[in-house]
Amino acid sequence: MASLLEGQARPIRLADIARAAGVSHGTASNVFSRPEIVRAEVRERVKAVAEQMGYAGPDPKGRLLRAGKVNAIGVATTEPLSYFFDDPFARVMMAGISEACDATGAGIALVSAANQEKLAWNIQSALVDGFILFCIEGGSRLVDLTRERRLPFVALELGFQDETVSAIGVDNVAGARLAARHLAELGHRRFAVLSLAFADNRTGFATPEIVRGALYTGTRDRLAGYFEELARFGVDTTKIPVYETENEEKSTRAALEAIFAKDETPTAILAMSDRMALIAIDWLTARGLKVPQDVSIVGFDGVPDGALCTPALTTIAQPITEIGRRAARMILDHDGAVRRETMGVELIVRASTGLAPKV
Amino acid sequence: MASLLEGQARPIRLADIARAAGVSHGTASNVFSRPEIVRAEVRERVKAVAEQMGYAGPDPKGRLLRAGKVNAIGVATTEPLSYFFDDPFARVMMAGISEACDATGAGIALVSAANQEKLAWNIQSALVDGFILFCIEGGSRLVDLTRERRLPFVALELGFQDETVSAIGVDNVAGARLAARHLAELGHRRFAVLSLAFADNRTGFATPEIVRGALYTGTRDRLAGYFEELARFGVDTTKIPVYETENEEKSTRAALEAIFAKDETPTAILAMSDRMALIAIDWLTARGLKVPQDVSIVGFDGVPDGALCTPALTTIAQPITEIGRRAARMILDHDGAVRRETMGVELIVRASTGLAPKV
DNA sequence: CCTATGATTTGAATCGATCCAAGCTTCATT
DNA sequence: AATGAAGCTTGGATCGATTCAAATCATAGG
Repeated sequence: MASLLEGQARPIRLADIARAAGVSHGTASNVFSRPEIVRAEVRERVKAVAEQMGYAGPDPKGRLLRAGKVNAIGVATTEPLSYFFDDPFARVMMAGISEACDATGAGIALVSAANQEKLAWNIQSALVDGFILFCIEGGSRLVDLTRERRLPFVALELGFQDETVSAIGVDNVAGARLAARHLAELGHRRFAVLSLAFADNRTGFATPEIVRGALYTGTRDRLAGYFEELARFGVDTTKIPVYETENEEKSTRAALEAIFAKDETPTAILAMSDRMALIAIDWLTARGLKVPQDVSIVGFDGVPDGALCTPALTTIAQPITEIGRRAARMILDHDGAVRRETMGVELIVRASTGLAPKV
Repeated sequence: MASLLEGQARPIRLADIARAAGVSHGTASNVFSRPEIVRAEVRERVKAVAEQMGYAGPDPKGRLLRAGKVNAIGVATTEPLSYFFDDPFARVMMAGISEACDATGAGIALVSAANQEKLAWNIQSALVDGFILFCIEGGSRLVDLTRERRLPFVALELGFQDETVSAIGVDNVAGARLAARHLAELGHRRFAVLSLAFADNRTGFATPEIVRGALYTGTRDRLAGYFEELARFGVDTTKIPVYETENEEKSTRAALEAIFAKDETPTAILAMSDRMALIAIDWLTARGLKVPQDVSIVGFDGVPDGALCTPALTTIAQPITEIGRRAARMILDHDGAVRRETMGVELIVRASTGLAPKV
């Protein structure tokens, strides 16, 4: 009871215990952090005093300052925190990160914020040894903010021009080519592209200028991959509508509306994310168009949901879990070097693609 | 370049900047934390020096010790970290927690560990202002461990006997009754219960002694609810097989094997979690039994997956997101009081339950 | 009884910031 | 020119621990 009340007033600290037990700070500290070097008798006495005074054990806040290492890695994004638990891609990635962290006993701190200002503050004040950045919308800003902390960090999912930042990505060109070839070989000749953004906060049909000026080279590379391969099949890629969206429901639906409002509608859709592809399947089905009989769709990412929906999604699978694991390892084993890794991707053919409809 | 090299050697701290700029450390601190009270000229000079020396800004480690508050809440479980991203129940809960944290700008630290020893250490050293505990297996141990930290904490999902710990739970008895009544009204008279554990690390058929000695009163209450209601319909509840499982695939399948190995097989299964119910649907279907024509199933929890599977799961829905929000608020607005809240639940009838088969 | 030798313990220094009472400037007012 | 108020700066204290060189204590051997 007494200890409870005192605890309310002001927390007991190690120095209080030391004084009460009649030993020095140093010895009291040793009792908790290296008990084996303290004489048994003293150790028990200090422990007893601590117990009796209701001492909660060495406060990590104090230890931290001295030790320097937090033993946790921060995972940051510009999306709200719930993104980590909602988004299928993020979840698989987090599973990989978790695995690496569990293996070394490191913790995970989720960093995000409702607005930009708070995000900056949260990144500046996050208690972590390094960051993994989910670069979605506003990825470049996130990188800038994080760079200020001068802690190790890895950018994910971003064909980032800047060679000075560590990053793990996938071979976007190769992946896109696989997707395009698959559709072309099924006889498709009329395409549309559901694209990710080429720069922050853009949506709408993309012009060649926009593509050339792309900030996100990942998006640019995927488009380049699509186009290169389709050109080999004699498709006039200048006629293919490319619509930038924000990788969420509303703007993806707007993209589909716009694409299918044109005179010539596509028989095949190349989506730069599974999320968009899944939304597209839904939209098309609701509109009475059959997938894949009327329209084929290929996604990009390889999230588990793609295998479960109807029809199951043909997609370009990234080794998402492995990327997560490696990103975490990069932070945990950080050696000061800038590392840029490119992982391979794989075409997974499922039910959302089929032969092009006979004209 | 120079700044990079020096940064490697030893990080620059505020005192270095102060010295280089010829001001006191107090003023240097103010430049960053309350720039408005520093004369513009001095402020700019200090900022310039900081920039030039490659100062990363006030280190949160130092600030933390002084400020006392971390501005993050810890979410702990005995499961591996990936549990937070895999488990449907946990994910919805985390979404609620995230919402409350986003609203106040607080961060989330995930705490877990591969083994018990590491878990203890991770809880002791987590940099958080309070904990939310996911009390699954080993929940009581988790509570004991956390209590040592003397930080505010809330236990979730645990009909915990101990009235001295804050907790948010649901009305297990009422929920179980709803489930049982629903099945009884459909004409079912032969039941089996897929139960959660009554104490740590138990699986197998539960005897009345085990039930009476239940550590987890949540499990006990659900069973009591089932039995009370079924008794009102004239069912002999002593004959109902109750199999404790660990709420995961393997032991749930073992439970089903055991239950269906008996002479009299059930026409209705009361599952204490959606997870188990979903596994049961899968198991039954694979065995050639039709749900709900041959066997009806009611789950408990109300996770989103239940609505998407085939057949869609009838279940007792908890207000999971709201529980998460409240738990987070309890920590963020902590006032020293012990709070115990019980939330209502709701029967959601979907396709996994139907009329009892004619004998 | 004295002296190594090893085992414990001490106390000051340190980690990196923030806070605050007190002192110093500056400038307007009388 | 003296007075007072307001605005800035200063430097010491503090947050809560860990670390390490030096001091102290035991114990055994000579």
